Amino acid sequence: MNYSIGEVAQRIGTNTSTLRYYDKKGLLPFVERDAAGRRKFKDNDFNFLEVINCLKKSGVPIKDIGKFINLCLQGDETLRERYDYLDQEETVLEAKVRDMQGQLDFLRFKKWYYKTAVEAGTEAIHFTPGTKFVDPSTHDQYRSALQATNDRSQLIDLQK
Amino acid sequence: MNYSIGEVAQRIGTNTSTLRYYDKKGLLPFVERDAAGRRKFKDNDFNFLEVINCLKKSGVPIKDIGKFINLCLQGDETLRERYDYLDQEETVLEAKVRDMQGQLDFLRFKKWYYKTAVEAGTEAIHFTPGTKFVDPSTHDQYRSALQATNDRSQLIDLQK
DNA sequence: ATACGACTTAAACTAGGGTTTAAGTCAACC
DNA sequence: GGTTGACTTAAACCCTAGTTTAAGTCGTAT
Repeated sequence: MNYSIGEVAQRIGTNTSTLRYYDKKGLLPFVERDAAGRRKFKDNDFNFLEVINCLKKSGVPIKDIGKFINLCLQGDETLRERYDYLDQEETVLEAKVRDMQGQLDFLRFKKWYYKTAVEAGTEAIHFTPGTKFVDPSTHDQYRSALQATNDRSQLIDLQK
Repeated sequence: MNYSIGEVAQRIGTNTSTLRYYDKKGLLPFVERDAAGRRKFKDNDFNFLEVINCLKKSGVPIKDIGKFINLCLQGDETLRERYDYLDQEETVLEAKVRDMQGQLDFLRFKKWYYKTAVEAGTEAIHFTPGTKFVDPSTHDQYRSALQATNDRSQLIDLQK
């Protein structure tokens, strides 16, 4: 039913300093205290901790997480506001995921670049003849090769 | 053929301070200088800048990006090492994308939670009767509802 | 030849997100 | 009744990734 800061820290995979820091920053206004002033977490508090964890991992600054948590404690008046905030945050996160996917695509192009170079024994296969500069058509060559196969791994993975 | 630091900054969507900072941190050892000591970027340098941008967006610390760039300048000896680095970085990024997807899933559960609460006019519909605490079965209710539909939007999006 | 904008440097400053430290309280065990 | 271990606080510290500032140089247009 009740949990000490140490138990909570262990359960959510963090440490007591971090939880106290969050509390100081206004992220844990829902946590009660015992007679000696120690934090006393309830089962329901883990719902808040889950939200904090999610927003944190989504890149929301501590300050903004605090604002959301405080909306939660203000009752049904703020339900719509909380929904709208999460809706907006969903859009932001979706954009981040798309961006990461884009970086992943680029990384895979570079893996292809180095796989083929390793196989050839030299990076020169990608240079404009007579120079030591990468040929501008290199990326397009990769795109074509990618179109032509249904097995990306074969294109970019080097055997160990 | 040659570009000033200002032109490069504009083209890649950053500013001169940041580029000088990168140079100071060893990310731009390939950039040449004119007689007056000004940075003189070549077309080929944009390939490096693309890699820097990708690794930066992937969360690689500046220091490690510098190490990779310096491998690039050491010639064909380091081809395999560069491949292996990117391969490892691909794994890391894939994990990050999966994690972000997980946060997105959670965010959508919370959107459902608030959509239904807004529609009911009160968050109490999610509480264990007689308490002001969220019922532990709430998340499972969402999962069931999600299984039962092929239109997530209908479940989590509130009309404006 | 002088004014102007774009460039140079080193160093200080900022913000975010904690971590560590110092000093102290409390309750339980031996 | 003294040691131990878990807890408390405020404040100092650390790292990353820049941004800003101050002081100065260069080259071209007027």
